[in-house]
Amino acid sequence: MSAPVQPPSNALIRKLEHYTRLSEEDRAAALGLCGERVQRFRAKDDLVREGEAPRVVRIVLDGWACRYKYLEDGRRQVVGLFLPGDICDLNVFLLREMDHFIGAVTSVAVAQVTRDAFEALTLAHPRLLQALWWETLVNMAIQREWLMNLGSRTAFERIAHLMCELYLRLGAAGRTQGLSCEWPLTQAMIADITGLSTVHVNRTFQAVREEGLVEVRDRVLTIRDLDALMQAALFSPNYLHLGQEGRHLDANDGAEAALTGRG
Amino acid sequence: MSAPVQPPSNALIRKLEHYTRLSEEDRAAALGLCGERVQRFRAKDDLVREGEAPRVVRIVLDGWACRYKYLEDGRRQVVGLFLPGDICDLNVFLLREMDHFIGAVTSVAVAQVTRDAFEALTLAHPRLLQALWWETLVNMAIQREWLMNLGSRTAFERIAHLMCELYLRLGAAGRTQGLSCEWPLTQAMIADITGLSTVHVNRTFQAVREEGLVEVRDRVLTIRDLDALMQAALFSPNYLHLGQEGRHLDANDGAEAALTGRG
DNA sequence: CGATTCCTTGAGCGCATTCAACACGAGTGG
DNA sequence: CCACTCGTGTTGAATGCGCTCAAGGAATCG
Repeated sequence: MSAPVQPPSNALIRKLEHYTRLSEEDRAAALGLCGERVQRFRAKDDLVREGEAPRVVRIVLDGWACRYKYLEDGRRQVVGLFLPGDICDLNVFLLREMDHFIGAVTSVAVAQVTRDAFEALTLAHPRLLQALWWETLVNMAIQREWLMNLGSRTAFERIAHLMCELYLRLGAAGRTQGLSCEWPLTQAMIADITGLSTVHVNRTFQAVREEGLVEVRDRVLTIRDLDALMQAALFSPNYLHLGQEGRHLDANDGAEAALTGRG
Repeated sequence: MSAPVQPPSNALIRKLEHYTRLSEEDRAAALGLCGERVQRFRAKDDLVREGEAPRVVRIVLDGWACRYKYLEDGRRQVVGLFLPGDICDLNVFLLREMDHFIGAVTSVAVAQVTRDAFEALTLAHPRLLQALWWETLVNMAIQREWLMNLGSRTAFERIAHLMCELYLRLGAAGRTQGLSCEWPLTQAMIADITGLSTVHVNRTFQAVREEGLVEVRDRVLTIRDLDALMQAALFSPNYLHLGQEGRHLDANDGAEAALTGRG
């Protein structure tokens, strides 16, 4: 666990390659996007505030961020989580003002891509653009699954489901080790994500641990029994669409494309 | 209320023009999209089923549809509503299989646009494509607001909020009359949308009526006091982004573009 | 070492659920 | 025509999941 912080094998690219195999040029272009105006934020700082005019597309390079909103009377709800490799809204700049906040959960590094840079790069790399579209569709699917969580799952299931989802999403970005992943979420944060009170999150989280499904130590989550956890959460990974769904569009650096049988 | 079914002043175009003013050619292109392979479904039929391969982009021309999912044990959750003029996922065909159902709430007419037709038309009409992007971003914002609903609002607020949202969305599509709009949702449906039981929806719905906020007769909702309803719902319309946010990109058929003061 | 943040526990209450029954209208078939 | 079903809306009663309020403990940090 005390491994040096490796220059983190670009999370965006690792994730996009769960959709299709990118060519060298596509990878280079993606890396280019991730190199644009990199900025760091400390935990709890806001990257973007409600009412601001969106000017750039942001890509999370490292650390966790979240979308959140307030009700007038102060109730707070987290409506999305950004993990390394996640993109904060392709094309946001079409909107005049943000309707929510984006805040740093941990300390965070983000690339901020201007509209022009974004359009130039994607125009030159249609396959990359398509992979980014896929990312957007998956994000929408994740939002829908969160609606399932809040609307239909019990407290226990919600928390278990969140663990499954984040573990798999981090895995897709190359940020897991065996059955362990970072777990920087405070219980208050989990409460805002799951729509529960902190007290109830505390008790329910304990229940999940006492069922022997997971362990948490030093901000690291370790899943003891992934199948059991997924079952308890009524978790089905299909909505993450991680199965190389754009294989037939692979860059054919080699000759593999012809072998896929798709297309 | 027994007005003839007027050829319904294309809802998609009316809605998109809340983003930017389209040129005649853009409008023609949009109409072209809406004319592609029109198909009708009866209430409760599925347009798309989970597990299917998405092949076309669907545009709702008339009637209501919904996205929904099941949990393994049968709990059902509606995760989105499609009103006239709404688009069922730009670019879905990038995904290998659907992770949810799309069902007809009322009888519905949809245009089914193939990938090629879609790409050809938008390639030729970049401003239209941009408007469709805006539509997508607004849909994502609506999903987020639904998360607010389920996570943070009380039953009363959820139902009131749903009324506000649908009234304004229908208004943007040109489907309201004064403070009235169609209201085809059964209470069981509202339960699946709001994550409540049908029994509780019934009682809460009554409470909303008894507060004098709304009336429902013959599947028509009439809002008695919009301000009060919005206040009771903690409703803020900003997330619908209906304020001509792309004005500076208007088609300059005439000379208005120069007058907007934006850009 | 004090301050702050985070986690934990207890007790009581309440919003929403479940179960069960009934009313009503539309549609169907005998 | 009536009997029947089915979908929808309505109501009552009992239970419970999750909330609020309150306080104390543990960990982290300047």
